[in-house]
Amino acid sequence: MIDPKLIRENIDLVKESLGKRGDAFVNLAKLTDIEGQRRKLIQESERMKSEKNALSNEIAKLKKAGADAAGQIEHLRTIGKDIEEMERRVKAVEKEWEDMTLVIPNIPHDTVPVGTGEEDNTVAKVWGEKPQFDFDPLAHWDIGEKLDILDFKRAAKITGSRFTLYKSYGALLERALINFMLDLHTGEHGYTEVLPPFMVNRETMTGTGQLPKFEEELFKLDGLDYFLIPTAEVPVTNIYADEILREDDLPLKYVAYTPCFRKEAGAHGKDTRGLTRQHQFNKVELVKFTAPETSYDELEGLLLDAEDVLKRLNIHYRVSLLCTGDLGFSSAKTYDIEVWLPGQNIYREISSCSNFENFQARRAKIRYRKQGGKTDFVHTLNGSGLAIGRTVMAVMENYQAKDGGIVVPEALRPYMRGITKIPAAS
RNA sequence: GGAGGGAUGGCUGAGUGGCCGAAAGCGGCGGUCUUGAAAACCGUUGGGCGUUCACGCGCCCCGUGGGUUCGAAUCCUACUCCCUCCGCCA
Repeated sequence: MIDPKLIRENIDLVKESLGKRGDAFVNLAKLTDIEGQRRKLIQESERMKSEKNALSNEIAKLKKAGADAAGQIEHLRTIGKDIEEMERRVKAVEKEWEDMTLVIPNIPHDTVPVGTGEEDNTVAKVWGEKPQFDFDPLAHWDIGEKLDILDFKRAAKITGSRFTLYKSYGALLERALINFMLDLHTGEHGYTEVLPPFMVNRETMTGTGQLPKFEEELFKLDGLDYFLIPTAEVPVTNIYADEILREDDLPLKYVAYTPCFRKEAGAHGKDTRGLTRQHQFNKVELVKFTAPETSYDELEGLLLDAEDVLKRLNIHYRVSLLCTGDLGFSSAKTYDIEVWLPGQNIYREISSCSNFENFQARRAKIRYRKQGGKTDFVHTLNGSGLAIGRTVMAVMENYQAKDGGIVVPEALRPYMRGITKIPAAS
């Protein structure tokens, strides 16, 4: 949620930022109007309550003194009725206000390039080089089926489209990457590992911004108001919902492995082959809670921590800075890490690292106590570190050998029983 | 699934209808003392919202939502969560 003060005091900034996102918010006038109404009604109702409290105290005193208070009691009775009516109006307006503010996206940071879509993103850095092959590199789905380590057909039989059955070295590679990343981030980057619930309630989903606007993207349990998480960001960021943290404890850094579940409702017919876009995929996620002053430095650090995974695997990638038009709903600034996939001849997003500033903290009520005792909202950040399925693709396509096998990146060997190569099909 | 008990401020824990936003202790912060620290003593110490240039003033919050009452942390009710015992179970 953006700061309500902005709506009141700087509606032009809100208008401008929404414009930059290409997300024209037609009813800003109405929102300003509701905000005015809301405050007017609150003031009026508080005035009435104040009167009620004074009268109530008076009655208490009279009663204590053994005096008669029938007149005051009668008066209070009528005030009470008026207050009830006023409360109804306050609640109605506050509901309306909340419904509107919860669907307003975050304000982009000043350093975010203005643009309308993917094509306006800028390349922030490039690491490594495209590998050269003396044969035509295959896409991972071909490699996977040839080696019988990825089985898309049977997964479709078991469940449906956009699921994968990993087999043998495929399953081992997936598991190795999870462990490799968790060990790297906990052991060398200072993150604390958590293993959160994979389904969460509606409030939690609202806290990080998935709800109320994106319910059609989520798998919901039948008969329960629980949802399967689309990313570990949701349960992990909400660890401190409704809490006040100590300034000395910041920044707090967590890493979590979870599966992620997404409907991919708007992606019919897109990326239908291979591991690219699945209803269920694994991810190791990094989450930080920071003081507002340091959050942009922490974003750069988070990005480096995520990049480090690919560096150690020695896989070429570039980092793009998303423009205003491509920025996610809750984010103020996002870097995407795009990994090189020689089998498909494309760069593909493998991590998304964002600073949400206090947008999520405000929704989830995550605060910290500053020097001097005042409380303020923390800044929340997160980034994939990395998406496992897409890393599997990257390893398979970048490390494929002429004979059809896959060389195991050195960093991964300790996690794969020491083997140096996934052997070619016999 | 059955039976019972509970939910109060950072923590422990009083409070069963009328200055209770809430005793007390611990913790935290400030001070006295001390070369410094500890101890002791004194003081201070919840959050949110509205209003105000500010001091301040007002409203709301005792798990959550309803209800009773002139008045609710206290009574009723539904829900949620936690604990104990029994059953079942990876």
